[in-house]
Amino acid sequence: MGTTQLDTVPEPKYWHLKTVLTDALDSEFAVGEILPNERELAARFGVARATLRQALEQLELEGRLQRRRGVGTTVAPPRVGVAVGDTEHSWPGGSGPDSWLAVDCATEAPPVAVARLLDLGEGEPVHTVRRTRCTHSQPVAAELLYVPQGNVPGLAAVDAPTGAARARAVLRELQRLELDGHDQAVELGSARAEDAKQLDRLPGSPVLVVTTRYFAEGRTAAVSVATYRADTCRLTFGDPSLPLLAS
Amino acid sequence: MGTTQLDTVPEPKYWHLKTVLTDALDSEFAVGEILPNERELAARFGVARATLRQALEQLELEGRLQRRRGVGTTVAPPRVGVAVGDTEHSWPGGSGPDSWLAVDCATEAPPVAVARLLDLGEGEPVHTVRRTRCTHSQPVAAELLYVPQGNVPGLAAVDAPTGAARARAVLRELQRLELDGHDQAVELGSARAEDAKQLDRLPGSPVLVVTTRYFAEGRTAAVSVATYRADTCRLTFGDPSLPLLAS
DNA sequence: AAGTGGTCTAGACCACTCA
DNA sequence: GAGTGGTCTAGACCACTTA
Repeated sequence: MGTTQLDTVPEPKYWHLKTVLTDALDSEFAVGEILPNERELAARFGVARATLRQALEQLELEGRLQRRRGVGTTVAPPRVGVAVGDTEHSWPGGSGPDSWLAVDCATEAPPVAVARLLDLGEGEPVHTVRRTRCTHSQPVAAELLYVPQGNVPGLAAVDAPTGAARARAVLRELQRLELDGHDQAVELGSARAEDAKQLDRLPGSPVLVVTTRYFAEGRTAAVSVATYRADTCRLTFGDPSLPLLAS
Repeated sequence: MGTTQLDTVPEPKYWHLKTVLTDALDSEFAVGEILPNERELAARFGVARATLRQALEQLELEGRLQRRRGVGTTVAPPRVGVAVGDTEHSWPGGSGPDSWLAVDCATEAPPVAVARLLDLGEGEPVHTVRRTRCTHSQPVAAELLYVPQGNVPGLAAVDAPTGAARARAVLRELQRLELDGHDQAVELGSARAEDAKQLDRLPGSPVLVVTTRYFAEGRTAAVSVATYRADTCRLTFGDPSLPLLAS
């Protein structure tokens, strides 16, 4: 009798479930379709709801599913490609089919990690501009842009001390600088409360954190910390001269 | 009486736990130190073990903790910066303090997504080279490099049909091509079984998937799909001419 | 008000590491 | 073999959306 490798490697149930569901999504479901609810699915597969949820969580992490409390679980569309490597997509002023929307502005001390990148002493206040990025009219990123006060001197005349008007004023001043180049890093994080609200997600949901340093006039002109929805986004970097990675 | 916003927003327990633990990690623990075990921690905070684990999972996702079955939970070192944007760090031949190690080579049909990027018909076999990337003698990435057979013609003479020798032969042939440029995308994924083993992680653990297209002689010369450990890595992209984002 | 996903509990057993 | 984290169960209640 051919030993058909039965239980040599006892695969976890949720892992096997994930495989089964992935295949089902590929073959039997259309984008946007609603899946049966969790209690029903768990019963159908003969597992506890917590186990089923473990499989669903992974599928959501991989961008295959979208779950919304009070609504249900739907099949997610393919991830959208979001360009982050090109200057024109982040340096203020770039405006295309998808672009940034200034939300607010404050003047306060940045996190120590940001202060270090800006070569500033801890506790020194900077202009902190909050922006939202939308693609296909869906919010994909929440950003905090930190600008040392010395880099935008012409700002005293602006009457609004905070708010979107102030944010736009800071961005306008920034554009007067000639950009030398930039630096980026991507890492995994979890959404803080404010970012989560902006992204229409629950706090703690996985995000891709893109930290960008902008250089101008021989120093670091600004630092941006942008959090992208990890479930819906694929970040693209590329030679703009070359054919685009399919989005 | 000042309404001190008591329970207007009933924060989930695991979320609050995460905050408390984060502060404790910052102030009371050193890198590498072992935390009390999960049952003990849960008892100490007066929550069920599952709830505690939800907090620990998020902290591990954020790279603050490292958990190993049979061993315990330790405080993780800061993430290492791994350069992925520069050609010399991925195009075969680049060798520095951290570099790639050829593991194996097969000739088989790639996933359909890769076939599409290579402009190949579905089912057409390509050279599939598996490599591992190490930094500070720790595995950080597992890569599959797909090379259409037509792009490395001088390969018939190699005796080894598979294995590391064959992999090195393919890479050597690739180096003869002059690279025009490349294209990259980063997204969140979960480690498949083989990658997980290579990265010394459990299957399903979160990874950053970097897809790179290499262009040479007017066409796509190769496609690389590299999965980086999301818990330990920060991927860096940058103008090589500029000061480095602290690693 | 009904139905959904999100949180939480108090247990149990398993796979793994290491002395 | 003792101790760790990983998996799994069968419940309960809550927050949210929609009708």
